[in-house]
This record gives sequence, structure tokens and C-alpha cells, in this order.
Amino acid sequence: MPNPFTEKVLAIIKSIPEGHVMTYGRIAACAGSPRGARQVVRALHVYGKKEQLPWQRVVDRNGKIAITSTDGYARQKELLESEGIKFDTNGTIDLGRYIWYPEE
DNA sequence: AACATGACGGACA
DNA sequence: GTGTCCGCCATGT
Repeated sequence: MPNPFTEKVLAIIKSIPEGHVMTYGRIAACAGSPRGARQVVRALHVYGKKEQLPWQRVVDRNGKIAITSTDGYARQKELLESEGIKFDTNGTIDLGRYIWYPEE
């Protein structure tokens, strides 16, 4: 692990229960860097594939899938739906219902 | 060393 | 609620 921040980010993501999600910003804040959302993004780019991370449970602050590539988007949506998460007609998740707070 | 980039987020019109 | 602009910050060129 290049730094403690990344290590914590990965640990937090791994702790997200099935059927729940977290936003980039909240993960960054919980990892000790309130403005480090982009580093969370980078962590997923680097470790998402190799590590066994539930990267699909990480969405942006609007409850929308953040990935830009069409194939990646479809893959993430499919994984989340298989966990019981519903998307509205706009492809958005109801954060108030699925957001997870690592305090529990 | 300087500049561009990104699976973001917040402020503002 | 939507669109635009700007700040963040590690990485890549």
C-alpha cells in the first residue's frame, strides 16, 4: 500500500455490506481526507480490478454510477441490481435508502 | 519542472 | 432540479 489513506479507503470499501452503497466523498472523509474523493477514484482504478473490492458499491454524491465507459456502467448496474439495489428511470439509486455509514 | 487528467464535490446562477 | 465553473490532489506525459 503506497499510503495509509489508500489502505483505509480499501478497508472501508471492503466493509460495505451487500445491498448498500457509499459515495466517493464520504469514503474519502472517513479515510481522513474530506477533499480526497479523486484519490478514492484513483484507488479503485489501481486496486479495483486486482483486489477483491466491491467497487460497484461506490457511487457519486447523486447516487448515480460515476464510471463513464458504457461497458463499465452496464457491468456495475448489473452487479448492484443483483444485490437488490433498484435504479429509477434515470439510472439513479435512492441514497437515502441504500447509503451505508461504517459506524454501525 | 510544467501541464493535463480523472469512476468527484461544492458553490452559484 | 439543471448546467457551469472551479477547487482538490495523486499520477501520467
